[in-house]
Amino acid sequence: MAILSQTSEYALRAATVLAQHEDRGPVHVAVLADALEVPQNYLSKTLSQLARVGVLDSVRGKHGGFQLARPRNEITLFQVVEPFERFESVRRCLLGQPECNAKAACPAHAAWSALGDRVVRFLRHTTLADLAKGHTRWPNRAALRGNPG
Amino acid sequence: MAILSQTSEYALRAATVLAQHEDRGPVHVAVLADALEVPQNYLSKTLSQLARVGVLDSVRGKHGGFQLARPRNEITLFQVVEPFERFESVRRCLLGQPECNAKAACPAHAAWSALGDRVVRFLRHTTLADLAKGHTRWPNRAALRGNPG
DNA sequence: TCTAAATGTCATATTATCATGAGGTTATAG
DNA sequence: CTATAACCTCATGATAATATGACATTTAGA
Repeated sequence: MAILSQTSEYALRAATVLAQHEDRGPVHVAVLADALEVPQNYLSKTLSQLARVGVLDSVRGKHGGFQLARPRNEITLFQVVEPFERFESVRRCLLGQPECNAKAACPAHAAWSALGDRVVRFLRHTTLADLAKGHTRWPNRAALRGNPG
Repeated sequence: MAILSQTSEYALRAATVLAQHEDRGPVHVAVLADALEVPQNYLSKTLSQLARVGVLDSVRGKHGGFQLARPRNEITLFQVVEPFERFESVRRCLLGQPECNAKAACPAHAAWSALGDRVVRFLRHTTLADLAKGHTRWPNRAALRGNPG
């Protein structure tokens, strides 16, 4: 019961770091992967997908990397996570009833769909700015600064 | 983003039907699988697991099947779903922070852990009786009655 | 006791997710 | 122009969830 996939969490972590580096130029995938302790090639593929949908900019060549494509207060967690999740399935009836809505509700409908809605609403209403402003004890900041090792 | 696994949903659907048949003897897996439109062999394995942990009784031989091991108002959804979920991971930090709790919280901690708690609380506080009492349009009741075809 | 009907168990197939590795493509720096 | 450092793409492997099929085991009833 993880709610979000591993890949989505990687994307969120990376996006949070990029939000903290806003307007300071692109950050190398290698640095991000090291700081977040995430496999580099996998993160590369993940962030490329986010670039393709317009959440990130990718800069190729020397001094390249990834950066936010828009101001951090205009990027919601939902947008970061959307390419890696199938949000239709959150609306699936808990009891598998083919049609389950306010009119033809299974006994769990009201409670269960409220839970799904809460999750989606959180993701839609929270921006990277909200996450970046807080002070995390994570990621590994030494790695971000280019610590040897 | 499915919150619960497919297997858990099968278990919940089957348990709900058994709760509606409380004290009317065991129900064949074949009948359940037909009524719920779930693969029979897979459901068989799933229900056997629930029997092993004491949620269901399995009755072998002719006129066998599965039935609730306890009154339906004493079986929570959590108990039905627990064997198929890893509830530890619901407590995982959204941003992957190794330690994330009230003392050392990531910026998403309060909101995210509240969402996980709500899901768990719903599963712990809702019993099969709650689901059985409501009137679902599901499962296929013709199949439950032994309809030909 | 024999047979049929049911669960129990095991092996295997399928699919999606997660991850790794090699080599191609692009762009900067000198 | 060349070399280097970065992202990009593709191929492949590992793992877990989902699903199927064959056969063994158990039991009721004739």
